[in-house]
Amino acid sequence: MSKQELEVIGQDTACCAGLSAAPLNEDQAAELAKVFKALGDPVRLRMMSMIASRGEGGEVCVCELTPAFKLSQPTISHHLKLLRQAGLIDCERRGTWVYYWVLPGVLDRLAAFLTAPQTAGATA
Amino acid sequence: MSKQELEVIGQDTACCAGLSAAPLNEDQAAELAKVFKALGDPVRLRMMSMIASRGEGGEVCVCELTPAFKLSQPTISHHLKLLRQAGLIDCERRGTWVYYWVLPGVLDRLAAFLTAPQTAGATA
DNA sequence: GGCCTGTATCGACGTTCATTGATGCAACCT
DNA sequence: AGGTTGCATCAATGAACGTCGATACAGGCC
Repeated sequence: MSKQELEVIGQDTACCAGLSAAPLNEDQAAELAKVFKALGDPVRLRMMSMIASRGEGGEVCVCELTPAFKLSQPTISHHLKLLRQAGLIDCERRGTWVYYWVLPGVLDRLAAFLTAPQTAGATA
Repeated sequence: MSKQELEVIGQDTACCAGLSAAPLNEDQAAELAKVFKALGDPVRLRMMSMIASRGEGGEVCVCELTPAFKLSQPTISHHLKLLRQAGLIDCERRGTWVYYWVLPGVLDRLAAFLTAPQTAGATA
């Protein structure tokens, strides 16, 4: 229940220097675009927000997410799957319920990617 | 040639506290999602990268952008329009050529939105 | 076992999006 | 003025996406 995620906003090997550091090549752009595309939907953005506002280590049960939207349960499940495939969240089933959380550091790395003109520095 | 942009990642009134601060409401999510959706395409992401890597105040001529992609000229123009409508870039015609640049601060505000659990602070 | 609840997957449908060729408009050149 | 180049807009087409009902799967409970 938690494979097939991207490793774009990669832990250490942070994919690339940053949006403003140097022009992205096609592969980098394609991988990164998947992440932004996942965030490019109002429903998914609210989901992320609901999950992320639980803080580090925080979780949200699907049963809390579902009633927050005027959408069918399969649609909710679909959006959660996309966020997971984008490498933004992960989940675990515990008994009857499934809990989702934000993968640690992802948002910070994404933010760093957007900011980062810190090209000059300890690269050596 | 430079109206109809969003004001989502708004200058001062920064739209909202941040993704992780509190769950977004529908309107906030809808506005923000447009920005992420604009970045959610490999072509547009590379465009942004090419423009942003020119640095603050830097510009890129469309005539430089176009040959960098294996796409028709109308398609390039279309993507640039979307980025502009998302409030990420702006442009100006100077003589024969049109130059695009990243709107100052947008990327930083977007990054801050993604990071920001710094809810407490000088809001007054 | 059988039933009920919570969640994921499947298939279908309508809408949105990326892409293109054709065309229009603006600025330069002679 | 007429021709040429750079870029935007338009209209059409095929692919991708969001949504749903139906269904399948997993776990708890009786």
